[in-house]
Amino acid sequence: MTADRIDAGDQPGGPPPRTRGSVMRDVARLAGVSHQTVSRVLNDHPNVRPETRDRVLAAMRALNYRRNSAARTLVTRRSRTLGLIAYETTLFGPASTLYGLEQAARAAGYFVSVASVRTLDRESVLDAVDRLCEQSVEGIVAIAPQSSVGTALAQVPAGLAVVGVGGGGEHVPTVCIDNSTGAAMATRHLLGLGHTTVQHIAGPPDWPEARDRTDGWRAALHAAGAPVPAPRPGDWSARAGYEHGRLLAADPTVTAIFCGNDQIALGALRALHEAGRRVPDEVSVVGFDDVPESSYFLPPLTTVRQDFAELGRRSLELLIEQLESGVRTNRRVSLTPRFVARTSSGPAPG
Amino acid sequence: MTADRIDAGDQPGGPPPRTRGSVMRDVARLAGVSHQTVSRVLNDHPNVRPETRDRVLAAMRALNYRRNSAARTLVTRRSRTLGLIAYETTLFGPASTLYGLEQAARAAGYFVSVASVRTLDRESVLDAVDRLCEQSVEGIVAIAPQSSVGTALAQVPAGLAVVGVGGGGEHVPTVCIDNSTGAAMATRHLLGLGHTTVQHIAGPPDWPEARDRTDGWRAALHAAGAPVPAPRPGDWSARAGYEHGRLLAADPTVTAIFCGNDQIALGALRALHEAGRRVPDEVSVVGFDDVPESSYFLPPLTTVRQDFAELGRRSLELLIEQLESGVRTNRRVSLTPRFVARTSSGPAPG
DNA sequence: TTCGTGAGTGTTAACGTTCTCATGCCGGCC
DNA sequence: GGCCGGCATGAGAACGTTAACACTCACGAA
Repeated sequence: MTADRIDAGDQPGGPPPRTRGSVMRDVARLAGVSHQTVSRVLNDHPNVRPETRDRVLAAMRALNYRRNSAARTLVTRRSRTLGLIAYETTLFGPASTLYGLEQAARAAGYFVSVASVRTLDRESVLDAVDRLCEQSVEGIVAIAPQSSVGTALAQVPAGLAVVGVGGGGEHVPTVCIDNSTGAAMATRHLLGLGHTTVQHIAGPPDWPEARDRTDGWRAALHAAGAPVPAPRPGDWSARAGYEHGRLLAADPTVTAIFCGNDQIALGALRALHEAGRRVPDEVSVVGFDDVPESSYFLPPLTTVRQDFAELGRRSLELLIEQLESGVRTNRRVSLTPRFVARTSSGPAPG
Repeated sequence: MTADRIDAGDQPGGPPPRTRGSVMRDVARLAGVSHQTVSRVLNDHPNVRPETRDRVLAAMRALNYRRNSAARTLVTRRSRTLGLIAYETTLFGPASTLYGLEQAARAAGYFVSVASVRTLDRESVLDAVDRLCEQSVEGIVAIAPQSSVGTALAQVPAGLAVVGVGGGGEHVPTVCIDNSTGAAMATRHLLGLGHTTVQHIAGPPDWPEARDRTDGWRAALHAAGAPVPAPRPGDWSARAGYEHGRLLAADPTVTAIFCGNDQIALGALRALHEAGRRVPDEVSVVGFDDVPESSYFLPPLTTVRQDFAELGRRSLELLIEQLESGVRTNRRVSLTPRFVARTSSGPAPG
């Protein structure tokens, strides 16, 4: 009598036909071994006779067996899942980081579960953390680079690894681009072309990335003894670049503009164009990010390239490091960006 | 004697301190009830005395209890997790869809696990499906709009809901933008402005979305009795738009170009600019997607807007519908896009 | 021979939930 | 007064896996 498991799904019209796949015991029975041996084969334990292993593998194929990760997680207390707190993932940078991270995680044998947040206030971040905890993730990566997030993350349950990408905070290990250096590169490039100073249309001041870029710009001006105009903060959008760009275009002394990102630069380019100020002959513009389109802007944009894929990879590295050592480090990995000269910047006029 | 559970993590230097959170039994003990009652409170069963419920809730708070979803999944056979097969998520469209989907999933009480694929060949799609199955997801959404994917998806294990977003295939329920209609709108707009015909720089022919747009463009030309030039396929990049744009710019009879997406349009704009052909005075250009930057192109781009967030929401809807009915439908939801007129298109010259 | 050893395998007990059933209690009805 | 039915709760068995341990051989050393 082998009718102990009637696979449902045959009685027509029954509400949920939900088929039950085969489990270890089925495989074991078919292969004529114990379920434990099946488990051993599955986990590459050494002490299994090759012949037995083959029989088991054949049975697994025959039954189209897949291991149940819930049971596995339950007993091993390892979910092999990473949580990702994502913010503004429609932007190129975060989207690329997410992609890089997922690729790296897959390579390391981890799954990735995403929790998007609409805003970065403490509450919604903690809520996202909560949702991820409920899934018993082993670690959390936060692509949510705002100062407030750092402190929120600092209090995730102990025993859970955390990494911030981008800005991060003092209390959490972080991987980021060296925004300050990147901004300094851009600024020095412009100063080197003979511009007496460089204007700056900045990103939102509550993003550490924006702040670091502003700092780098200021430091470079300072080091060169150039005057430091007030930075012009906005959001990361082309719209902000356009608005500020209009004001700057109206000022004939302005000859160089460093923008917080490429979208802002796009807006600035349009404003300059509308005002009849030629780029780069009259005004030079430099962006930040090197989005794929930036080499097709009018004119092609000089910018600072971030390697987002690498960012994803490194943050995973940091996470796994914590996972394996069991210690929450406070390490801060910084990636140096690369300056990319195109045609939107040129010698100072006159 | 209550030393039956020594929480590890105190002996200094021990390799993995991995703290064990509290479980139902702990809560039960503290509240002076059975674990079953705790479960009832957790799942909002009606038959619990309010007083008892409060005691349990207090205990949960005191112990900072969170339910273990692995155990829950194991016994209920419901993971409350959706798998997402993502392709090219650094592009604006897919990234936005992903975001919309995650938001919708969260609202419906589902988690989202992502599997990116680098290429869309059958093997890597099936591999992604496999990884998701291993996590026992309840359904799979594929933002992977290429013909080949449809057939690959058709053979995911029965009892698993599947939805394709974008192109999809015959064998899988699909949510997509009505690309054909959108393209026709754009084409009719240009014809209405007096252009005798409309050139088309298309997306990759193996993307159904690209094909549908090309079809819509062709149909509109046909309906108007306009000549139908050969479409010019490329990838989705600004580079492709630029290359084709250069060729088109050299042809003085060309006065209107419909581009497969906004990036292509950006490249085309640059090519026209370099060739000294003014937009829209001499040549009109229309894109597709309405990426946030497109209103800051030079000139601001006339385009067709897709509501990606809605796309995400609807695909979730379709998935849940299958999940609850237990039947794999073959429904095809089509969202009508919106035409957005800006300044890159104008009356035909002469 | 006798025992230890180690490779190959099986048995049993977790893991933390939810589900099914059993129990005690209270009020109302015949 | 005994019986029934609903409420509030508890006891125990799943779920499918891995970990810990026990067992059986075959083989070689004492």
